[in-house]
Amino acid sequence: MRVRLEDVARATGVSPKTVSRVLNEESSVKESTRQKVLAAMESMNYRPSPAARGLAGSRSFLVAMLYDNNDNPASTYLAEVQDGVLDACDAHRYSMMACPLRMRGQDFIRRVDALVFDHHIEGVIMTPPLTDYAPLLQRLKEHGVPHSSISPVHREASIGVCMDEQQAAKAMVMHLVELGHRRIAHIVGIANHGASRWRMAGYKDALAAAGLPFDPQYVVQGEFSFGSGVLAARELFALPELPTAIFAANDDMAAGVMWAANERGLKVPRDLSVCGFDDTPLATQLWPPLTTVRQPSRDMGKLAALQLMEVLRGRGPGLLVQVPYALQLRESTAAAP
Amino acid sequence: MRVRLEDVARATGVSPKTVSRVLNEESSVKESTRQKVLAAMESMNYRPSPAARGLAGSRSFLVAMLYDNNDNPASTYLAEVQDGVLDACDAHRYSMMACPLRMRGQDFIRRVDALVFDHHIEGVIMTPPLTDYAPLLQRLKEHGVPHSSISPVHREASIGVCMDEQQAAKAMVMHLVELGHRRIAHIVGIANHGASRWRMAGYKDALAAAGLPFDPQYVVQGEFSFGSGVLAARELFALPELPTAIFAANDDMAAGVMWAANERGLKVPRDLSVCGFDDTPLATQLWPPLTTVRQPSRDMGKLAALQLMEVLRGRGPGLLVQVPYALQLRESTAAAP
DNA sequence: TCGCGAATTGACAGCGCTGTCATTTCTGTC
DNA sequence: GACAGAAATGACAGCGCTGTCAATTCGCGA
Repeated sequence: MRVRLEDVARATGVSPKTVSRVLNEESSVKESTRQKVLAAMESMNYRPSPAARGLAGSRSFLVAMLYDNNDNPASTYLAEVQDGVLDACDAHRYSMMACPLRMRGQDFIRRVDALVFDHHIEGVIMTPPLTDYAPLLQRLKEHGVPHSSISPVHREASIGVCMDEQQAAKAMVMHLVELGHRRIAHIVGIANHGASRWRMAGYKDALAAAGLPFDPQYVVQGEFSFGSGVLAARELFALPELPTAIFAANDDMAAGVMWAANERGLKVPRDLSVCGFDDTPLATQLWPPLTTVRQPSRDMGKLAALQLMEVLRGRGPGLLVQVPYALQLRESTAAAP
Repeated sequence: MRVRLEDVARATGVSPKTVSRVLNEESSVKESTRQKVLAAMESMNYRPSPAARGLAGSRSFLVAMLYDNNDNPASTYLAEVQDGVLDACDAHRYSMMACPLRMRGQDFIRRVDALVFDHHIEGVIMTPPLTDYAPLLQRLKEHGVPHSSISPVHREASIGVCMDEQQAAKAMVMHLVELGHRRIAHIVGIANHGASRWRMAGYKDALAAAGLPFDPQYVVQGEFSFGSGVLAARELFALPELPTAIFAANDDMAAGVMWAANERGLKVPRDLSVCGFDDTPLATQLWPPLTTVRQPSRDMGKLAALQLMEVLRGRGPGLLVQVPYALQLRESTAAAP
């Protein structure tokens, strides 16, 4: 009923072990044999059983995507990353298990152990803030599970993918400077997220490059949510000298700023320029559409997964690859009033 | 190194087969034996190997979540559903594989076959519009794979979960009627989606219940996207008598309506009331926040998965359960001008 | 042509569990 | 107290593949 490795072996006239070798891309198979076996596999429509492979060998052809379920970045971000990861898996005949983790408590230990012991996960792909959650990294290390990170804070010795967020943030703010803005405010994201730090650093870089002073009262703490953007903006609007532009550390907060501006009777972009970061779908659903930085989440997911598989296939140590950013200039920014 | 079923058997003084029986909740085990075995499993921290179970028996403890990758409903919807599904899986020690499918072409056949043959998937959970994609259903049937649907169009003989969208839409429009609106327009979703039909039917029901005439010029075709909402609204605004309220079939289109209103100089809700459907995060990120119908996507995912597992565990035929809707009355609707 | 290390290939056991069917241990009955 | 039939349990093979290690074949210089 099912075509087994043994059937392919018989059809080709070689031993099962040799077919297994071809299947696993081992190098010690004569090219002519390899071709014969490959042809037979193809014509017989052979599909190896992951269960048997997992049981007999050590490989499971399973990777897990770990993400934080609790204090979630925008779910559309995760969805895009996941899509990219699945893409890469598909290309290398891996399967992916999605695994939301709650960072508080010991839950994540149980979950990770389950993945490792029960499913013999070969590697994991992580999104922030898990990428820098020490207890998790520790556990993965103990289990010897390779992992690939998306936008990790600690870049040395990580494999995965990142974007030069600092440079991107700088470019975004430089854009405001070029539009003639002098009083540029920044709304910071959740404190211990790498993204918050980089974007803030880029903001400072731009000010410095433009010869503008860094004024702490123009920097307000937010927490990546729409609501925190509203609050932060209100705070800025209470200053004696209002900023003419606000760079929010992500799109959700920028949307909050636009809300608050509306509430306050400020017209965007006439009275106030607003820009964000991430280019989520929200950015083009706002009125006016939001100037922001495009982050290619899907590609990042795919690349992170590909790097992981390079490691799993023993093709190298794995790299931390960098993807380019792109400014999306839309109608929420304009010349300073 | 690893605790095996055999180890538990030895520790308990029974045969491996008996431990296996306990593991699989078979009924023919004496209660006292069962307790002993269970205790040993617990204390030895035994974890069955899915690979071995899959290879030896027919079960894989794997379900797949199928969703349409091409003509995607809002990704946040999918993310919420997926979270709910994972919740349910966790509770029953199942694992879930996420599987985006492209409906056009034969790609989906290949993917489904891969799931069935390679991974011995036990069942699938589907989201619209896959729930009613005949070739897919056909294929699943051929393979004898049980499936659970979320908001399927054809409700007879389906198992899964649904919401009374027609009733919800009617309630939403009745709300507009109660606010004094007489010229109420509707923007329809993608033609062959069940959601579009139900919401349209509810709109008609409400008009009828309120004794208002059904005027085809107030019904415009959209396609669930922000952009189509903008276009549809512009069309409505070109009518000699403008509607005083617009009920869009989803939040994205409602956001588009609000954009178009802004563009046209109409103030929401003073000049125009707008409401949507779904209660996506976008709804509270708009200005003013959007009146809409809350659809408990996460719960729906969870319930659909639970129903599937009832079937897989042989505990019944599975039901199509109905979840309640809830109107979210926010500031985008107000008394008619 | 012979010999030898390298390149290929194969035999065989067993991964950890469950299906099948046989065996043992209980029930209750007369 | 013996016996039929039901309830529990066990023996054993094998799911489809890979690891280990042994056997074979090949290429090439002497």
